[in-house]
Amino acid sequence: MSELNRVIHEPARLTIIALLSSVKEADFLYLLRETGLTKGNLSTHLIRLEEAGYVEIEKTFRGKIPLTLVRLSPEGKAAFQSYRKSMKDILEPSKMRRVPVQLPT
Amino acid sequence: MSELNRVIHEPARLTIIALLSSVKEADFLYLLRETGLTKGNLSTHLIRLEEAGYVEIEKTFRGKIPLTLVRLSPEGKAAFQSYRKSMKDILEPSKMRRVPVQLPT
DNA sequence: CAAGACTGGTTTGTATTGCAGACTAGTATG
DNA sequence: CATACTAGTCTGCAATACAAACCAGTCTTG
Repeated sequence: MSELNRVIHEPARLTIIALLSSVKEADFLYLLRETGLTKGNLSTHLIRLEEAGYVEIEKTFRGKIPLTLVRLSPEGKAAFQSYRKSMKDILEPSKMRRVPVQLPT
Repeated sequence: MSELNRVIHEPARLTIIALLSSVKEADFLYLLRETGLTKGNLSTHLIRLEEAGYVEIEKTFRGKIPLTLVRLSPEGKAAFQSYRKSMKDILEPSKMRRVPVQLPT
């Protein structure tokens, strides 16, 4: 029925993607604080997004401490744009379409 | 974290509510065809929406055949407005907020 | 009048998944 | 040495969504 991308639609991931879309890249802790998710959850959602090809995850080090960087991939950007369009279409107060009820004959 | 109303956020129900918001009332079969849901599913979602106080369900008869009419309640309209606002805020391409990464000292 | 289709459901069973919290592991700090 | 931080993985629970089966009454038609 609706063409809403479920991977993106989930509020946690939607929040992550929206955050990433406004920033070149973000680290794990930044996302953790901004989203309010638990670590486990954030980690899982990032993996789902990575599996979907929507984010790129780069595991680096700050000195010897791990630093995980996340950024939206081109596909992720495209999917987000597409999602936004679908959502806009749905939320758009559409003009009275037609009369839904067939009254008794 | 996100203030998205889960009752409304679910795509099936979002579709139903969006349909209802553009029409004074709709019957069961109209919603069935427009949403593409199965009967059981539509029925269940309508019950959830009714329990949430977002729709009013009126069971009448067309002659001797049952006719179920559904319309958005005032609370439903308000909740939908509020949902739309939240969603707009999230989808709004926000300006570069801040630099998320703290670089090594 | 019997068979099938239509209206409008309810019930059941399955499969997914979101989520919190526990646990891991290496590094750093007091 | 004990604690805390980064970044996870794993486990287990609870909530859904969904399809499909079933139900009950009505109407249609051969």
